[in-house]
Amino acid sequence: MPKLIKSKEPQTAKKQKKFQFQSPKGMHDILPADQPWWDKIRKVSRDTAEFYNFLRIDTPMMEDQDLFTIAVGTDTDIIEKEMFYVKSRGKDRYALRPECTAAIARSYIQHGLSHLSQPVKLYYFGPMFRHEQPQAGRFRQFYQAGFEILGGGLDAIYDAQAILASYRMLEGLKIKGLLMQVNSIGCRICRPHYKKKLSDYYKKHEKDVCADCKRRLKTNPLRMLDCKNTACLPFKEKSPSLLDSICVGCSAHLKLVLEYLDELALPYVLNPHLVRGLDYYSKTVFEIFADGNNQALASGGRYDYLIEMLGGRPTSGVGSAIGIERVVEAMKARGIAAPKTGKASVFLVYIGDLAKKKTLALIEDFRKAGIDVQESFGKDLIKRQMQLADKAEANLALILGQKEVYEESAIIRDLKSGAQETVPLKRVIEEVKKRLK
RNA sequence: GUGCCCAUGGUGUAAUGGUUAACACCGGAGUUUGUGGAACUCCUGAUACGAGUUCGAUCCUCGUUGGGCACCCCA
Repeated sequence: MPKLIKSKEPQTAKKQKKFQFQSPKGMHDILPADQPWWDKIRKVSRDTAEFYNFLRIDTPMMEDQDLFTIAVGTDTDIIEKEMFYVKSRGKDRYALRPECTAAIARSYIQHGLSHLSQPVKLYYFGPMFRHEQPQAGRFRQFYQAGFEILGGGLDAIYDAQAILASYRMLEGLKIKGLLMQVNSIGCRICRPHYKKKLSDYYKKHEKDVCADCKRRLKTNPLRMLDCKNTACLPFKEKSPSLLDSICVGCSAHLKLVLEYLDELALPYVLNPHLVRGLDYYSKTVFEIFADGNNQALASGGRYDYLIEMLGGRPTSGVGSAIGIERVVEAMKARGIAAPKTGKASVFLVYIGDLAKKKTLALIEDFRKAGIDVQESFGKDLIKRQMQLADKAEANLALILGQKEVYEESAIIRDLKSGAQETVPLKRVIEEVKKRLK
């Protein structure tokens, strides 16, 4: 009767198939094994921010969806196909943040940060969400660190500082071979002129360019500059140059940014084909790559119209964002080991219930003394405890047995040398401290 | 959104249209209950989910979910 065996009723608890939850597509757990890298990155980003006087800001994971639509632009991929809209009770129209600059601009307006001394320099570190097809270096939930400089007028030195902060952060993570590309995409006066010039030029060659570029010609002509299709290359090369087409103001600004970068000795290449996908950018845009990676580890640019677009007074701003997962990948690919905690510690070993009880309390004494301790309650065998002490790479084992409890003493064993000594319990803290030195 | 590849214990790999799905690492227990690193013994634990074809599916087909890569685009 094989058919009966296949019935839905569970034969035994063991045979019953169970539904398994999986993390959402493109969203990953950061497991303990990976945390050292993340800790390192968080630390370096915080140190960099503090040194350059960026103040920490955290904004909500979600915002009014219109905030992003207005800031990022309705015709961008991010808005057209990558936003996570949040379904909730009531009439809220929230979206998970696909990037953080818009939220920071919102916060700047909402909290009147323009009343602080300008410019306001802010940094953030947190998850962003985009509904994309996951692939190398791209996820649906991904972390960004960012440095933003708002207010203080249109000064090219802020462009340089925003770039500097990301660059130094990546350097601080020991990622060698950083390559920076810089460009200017003009302002709202000169960019439309250039766009028109570019479209007019490409319209003449519309039949010869690739299918993507045919589409781009209508939706986003600037992107054609970034096309990698070989069929388009000849046209790309002869296309009107963006740098020749921007106005004197933008051109002077770019020149100044480059001068500051030279002064800082930051290596860069001018890439007249570099364009960005978000509507709010103007003038300076940049991307930082690591040797061998074809995806930007960091990128950003100036956004002089963003705050105005969101209903604030016209205020200039410039910022950069670093893709943390990509940085982790780059570090691993380069064999940059996450630092071991390497803290000297003592492993408490007990024998018998009385000693177990005593050990529990002893941990608190070590805590007060600021000494790291480890234990393995639940493994009563001394041998197992010693094995774990060894595996945990503890420096010392503190062994407490029935005999020691009665004598009010403890054995301190040096796990490297194997030497051990019995000391009075009331002096155990200082003895351990001495040996951990 | 499109295309290609993939899914076997926690991890990395085997195997098969037909009884108990194998190995290594990891994990757990232990080798005469007071001492770690080695060795040995034993143990837990898997065919992602759902449907179809079939006498019979982990294997073949389809769908779902997830993973990988590329395009689009982007950090």
